[in-house]
Amino acid sequence: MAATIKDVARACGVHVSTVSRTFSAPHLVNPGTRSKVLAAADELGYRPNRAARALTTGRTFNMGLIVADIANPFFPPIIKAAQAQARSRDYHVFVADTDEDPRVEEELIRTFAKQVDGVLLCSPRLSNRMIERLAEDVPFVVVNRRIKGMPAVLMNVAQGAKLALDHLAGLGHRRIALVSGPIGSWTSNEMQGVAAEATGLDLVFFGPNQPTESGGLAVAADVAACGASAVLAYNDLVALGVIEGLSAMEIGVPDQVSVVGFDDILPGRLNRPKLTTVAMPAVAAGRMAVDLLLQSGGEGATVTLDTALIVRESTGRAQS
Amino acid sequence: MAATIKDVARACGVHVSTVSRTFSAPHLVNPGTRSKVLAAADELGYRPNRAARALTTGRTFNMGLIVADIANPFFPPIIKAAQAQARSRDYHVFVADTDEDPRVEEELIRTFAKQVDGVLLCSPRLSNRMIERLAEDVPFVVVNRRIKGMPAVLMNVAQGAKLALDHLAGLGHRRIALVSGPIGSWTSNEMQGVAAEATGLDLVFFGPNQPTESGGLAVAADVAACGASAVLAYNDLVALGVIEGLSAMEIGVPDQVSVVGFDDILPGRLNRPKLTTVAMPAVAAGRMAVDLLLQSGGEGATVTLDTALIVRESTGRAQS
DNA sequence: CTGAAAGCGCTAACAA
DNA sequence: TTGTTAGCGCTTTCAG
Repeated sequence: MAATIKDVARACGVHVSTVSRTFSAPHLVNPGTRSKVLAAADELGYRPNRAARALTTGRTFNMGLIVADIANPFFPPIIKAAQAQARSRDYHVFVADTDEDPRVEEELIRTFAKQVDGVLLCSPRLSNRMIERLAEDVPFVVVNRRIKGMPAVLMNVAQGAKLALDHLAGLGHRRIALVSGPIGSWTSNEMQGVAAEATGLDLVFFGPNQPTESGGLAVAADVAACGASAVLAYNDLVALGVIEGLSAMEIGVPDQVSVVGFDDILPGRLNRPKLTTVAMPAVAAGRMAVDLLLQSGGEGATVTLDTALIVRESTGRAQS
Repeated sequence: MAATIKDVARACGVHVSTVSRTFSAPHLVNPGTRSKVLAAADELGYRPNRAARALTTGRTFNMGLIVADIANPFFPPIIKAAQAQARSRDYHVFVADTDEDPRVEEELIRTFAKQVDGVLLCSPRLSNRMIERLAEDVPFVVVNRRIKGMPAVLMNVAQGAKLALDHLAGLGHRRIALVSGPIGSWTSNEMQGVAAEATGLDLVFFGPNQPTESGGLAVAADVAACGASAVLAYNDLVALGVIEGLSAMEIGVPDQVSVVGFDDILPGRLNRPKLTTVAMPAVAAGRMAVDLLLQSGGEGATVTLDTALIVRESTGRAQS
């Protein structure tokens, strides 16, 4: 059905190795033969079979990208950026979704192992130990997790949290609710670290929570009860949930309570009031992860990307 | 580095073909040897190299899934459903994003061609003719497009539009604005077909529009001016844009104007008022596409899936 | 510059 | 039930 290297060789009366060279080391073949081969290849619609090639070269020119949940709006921008960057390097990226299931994640990594040159692990759910073990089979770059000796791209959540807190403080807020995410989440930990160092502010913690709208909805009452005039949420979905809960109680945002999210996902931009949030450097992260994978001789280079505060409509001056 | 079939064979003193059989046709090998082989394989962390296997069998147990834009919330549910269904059939799905670029789409298909057993094409941007040509290299199932002789899963947009129109009519609306999408879009055409047949309603068309929030925002003024008491939008994003534009003009939804979207994406569910919308059978579509690909002897079975109206808060009785 | 031969990891007849 | 042999599509020495 599809033309192979043999067909091309036969079609223009040369040996297969000449055809092979025409594609993998063109400078080693006579310009005349080269164009003859190219013509025949074009005619037959021949394209080298990358998988077969990989069998001998060991390089597939593919990379895998594994995310916990494609439906989470946080990931697509990372994926797109990674794909674009990979494409510019003549690589392709295959994306797979683990459905938040560590076992699926492991299975997927093992499947990828032989068909890609490396995999980008975004916010993995597997244990560090497991990841280290699997790293023997295929090179990794981890996004949003720090694993000793493994290349990683991190987003500077701590700095973002600080930005948000400063913004709120500048608006006159003193008592601020910190609505965290799932237990053990790296992002949550980072946020709490910053909070611990915040001085002059009266921080009250709520968590762990589901990292979803319902998670936010569920704590809204407690948040309101604690008397905070502002809340910093684990992510935009949670922030949106909090806002929804608050307005169900007739508490206006930002008039009575200010809310800041994290991530800068689409629903936050469409919400009314438009969500003030800490934007994650998703595009840079995707791009960086690809670069790291491609350049890494396996060293554990760690890149930390800064975040940015986007002030929209969900924050305002504290009532005096 | 990674163990091969040879290593396993050597480790337990059998021939490679015995190891091979242990994995691809276990019933053909003596239970004793089998467990010996399995033990050795486990010990060495051996896993068959699917790519190499494919070279001889012609089956990769992988399938490709190509979408125009992963960041469009419409696609992720389809992707997830396809992945889940594929997994249950011992298949893996590799997703790729074309960035709405037909050339990238073609490139991706060609890359996939040799490494997968088939590809799921979701809302392709390539011409029918091109798709037919590429179909010689790899089996396709097309989602949301009808191409003669090619297996397809279609969503019954016409029926959904009818549901929406009936709902609106039942609420007493007579003059309804139809805000369509991009020119030449299959969905838009379907909607217009239904509209043409609607009797007793006064339909006024607006389009073409960008299938985004800003597209909706841009027509909101015209919609308001035409005096319609309800609008049926191309998709949820457009509907959200219309709502935003309307409220900027102090026109309340649903008090003064009712709005219905299409797709049932997350931002619509989070919006206030929560969007009434026609839900697309995304999960069923993803599942179906996989089934079609796996069972198709290449016949052009076409499956049409029904849509469902989800009434939420953006529609209400017409003012009398 | 080009051909011949070996081999990547695996499976598939065919014998034994 | 197991080993032998050949070969999938391609690259890579090594000669010529």
